[in-house]
Amino acid sequence: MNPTVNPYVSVDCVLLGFDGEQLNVLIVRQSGKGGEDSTGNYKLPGSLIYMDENLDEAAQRVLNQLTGLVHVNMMQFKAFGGADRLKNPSDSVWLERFHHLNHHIERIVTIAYTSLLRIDRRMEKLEGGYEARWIPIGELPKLAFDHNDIVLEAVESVKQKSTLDPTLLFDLLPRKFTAAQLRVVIENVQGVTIDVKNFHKKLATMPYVMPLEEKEDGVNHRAARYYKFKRIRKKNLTEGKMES
Amino acid sequence: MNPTVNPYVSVDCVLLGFDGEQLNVLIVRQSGKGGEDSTGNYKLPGSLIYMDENLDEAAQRVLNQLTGLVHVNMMQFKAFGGADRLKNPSDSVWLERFHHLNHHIERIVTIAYTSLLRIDRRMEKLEGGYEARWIPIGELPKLAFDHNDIVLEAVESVKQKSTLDPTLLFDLLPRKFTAAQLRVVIENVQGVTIDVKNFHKKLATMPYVMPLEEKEDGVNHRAARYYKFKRIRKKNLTEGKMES
DNA sequence: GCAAAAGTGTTAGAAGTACACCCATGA
DNA sequence: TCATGGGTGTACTTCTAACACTTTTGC
Repeated sequence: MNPTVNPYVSVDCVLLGFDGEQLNVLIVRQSGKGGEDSTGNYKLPGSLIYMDENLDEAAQRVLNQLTGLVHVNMMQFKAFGGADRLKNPSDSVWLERFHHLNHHIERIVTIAYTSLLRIDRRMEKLEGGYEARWIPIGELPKLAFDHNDIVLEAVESVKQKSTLDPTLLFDLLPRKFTAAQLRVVIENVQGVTIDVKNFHKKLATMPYVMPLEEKEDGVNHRAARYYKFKRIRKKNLTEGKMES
Repeated sequence: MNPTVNPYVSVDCVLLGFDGEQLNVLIVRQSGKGGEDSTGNYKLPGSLIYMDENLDEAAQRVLNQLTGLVHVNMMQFKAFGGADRLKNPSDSVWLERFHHLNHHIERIVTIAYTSLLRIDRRMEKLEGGYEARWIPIGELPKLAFDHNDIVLEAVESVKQKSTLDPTLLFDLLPRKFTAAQLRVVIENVQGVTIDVKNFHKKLATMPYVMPLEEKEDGVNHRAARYYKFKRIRKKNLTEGKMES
């Protein structure tokens, strides 16, 4: 048994990625789980925390081991602590084996994080050992533990956070992006449809978006202008006018 | 030692109450802590969780033991899991004694909840054993653990949640309230000032606020009309119009 | 009558909504 | 030249902000 593991608390990460069309979630295989078939036994990336490790550090560690990324904005959004989270016995057996624990795990409280990423070449060559896959949020299989619930709440949380601070969504896009890409991201996350003309007007008033001279290349229609995100101080991003 | 206690995970409750002027927090004495003086040794109400208890249940239990209230809207807002949360040795010693644990506690992850209450007669006769007090958020003493941080984040969380769903704030008010009371609550929580006339206009458009015929009584100025909150389905409360 | 808080009208500007049409590009 | 998506103009409605004066009540 790893002496530094805290066997009561874990972190789980809901990595949400945008592929140009829809939101995807990164899931990993429960490696070495018995009775596996080709579609089953997936879970969210996560880990028990170490005894001397902050929660945020543990989440960064999980993400880094999986993707190699560092300094990603991981947002804690909820703790899941139902007493019956491990009600499926194969889940607790798997945990005990995976972490080389020599006592029975009755219960784990997990702290769930979410992070927004763009799915690009780097994301494709994920650390091999984890059998990680991006899956559209609408097509998730049954995951281990209560991980399906966790994904649903993560998406809801991102939806809410991004209405308060729309700049969060820029993490889902490449450094240069078109107006249409940004619009589709917002439509997806917020679950709305947006008038194209009005969106361009709005774009022009966003202080944190800068138009570039550069345009798309090699498309068989009129080339779209690129924009870039300009990070500004955290004040007044929400444009949270009050009821008056 | 109580065999049902989980010695790694706790819940802490930030009970926010409105007294007509400002937001107050409920804090309790760390009973039996050595070296106490009359101003010190306060903390947030909280408890280690029981092994077979959901997090939400634990939070309700803490609130119920303290105030006698049931069915209160407790909102989980963040887990605090810094590895050094118990860096003050007297805090961990107190915990071990209070819970009659016979081993050393190195570290606890706490799940923090917040709840909005009105401060009325029932609140005044709190369960005596806890030495509980309401303190204006601006005048909090140094609390045990990282509880001062937790209070700050609770207030911020309520501020954000209430911009998305203003109906949360009605828990801070009596069943019948005046326009001025509601306005002051919003001004306090959101940290804004609101034009009185414009507020009345807005009030008239809120589908979840109903004017009553009843008016204040026995005040030495013009009597204010009472309003009541009308709970409606959860859809569209935020009036979350999208960027268009 | 006077102190103290409640309540009301109007206007100008900004922001959001709803439409239908023209533009640039590669095939 | 045509199919494909990119980009625009204009009128209308709604929301927001900024103002100062009148009303009711107990003392």
